[in-house]
Amino acid sequence: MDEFENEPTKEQKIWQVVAAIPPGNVASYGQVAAMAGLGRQARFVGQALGKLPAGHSIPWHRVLRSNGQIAFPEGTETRQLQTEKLRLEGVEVNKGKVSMKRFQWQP
DNA sequence: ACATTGACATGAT
DNA sequence: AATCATGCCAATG
Repeated sequence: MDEFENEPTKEQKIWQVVAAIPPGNVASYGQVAAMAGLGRQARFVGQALGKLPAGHSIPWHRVLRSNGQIAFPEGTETRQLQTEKLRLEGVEVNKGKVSMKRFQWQP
């Protein structure tokens, strides 16, 4: 019954937070986790983003590691795609790394 | 119910 | 700067 009352699941919260990151800015997994009220579940953030359905409008590419590095290994298309998207938004990416000092999102 | 995995973080070496 | 080890917590097998 009330199963249809979708309470905001953790994933939904994560998506919400990620969606709130303005273009040209980035956030770390840990930051997103903390903002979604998940505490230190930085890892779960990645998992949640991995479960994103097709056709989502979530700017997952704005989420990086705490050190500004992209979470994917080199040679993967996902990483390349993320890099490109970030550059298109004006974020400088060098060797899969972003200058956090400049682009980290501060609410 | 237990073991393993994971788009991480942080501190030590 | 790079690598290793430990912590975290949920999902999955």
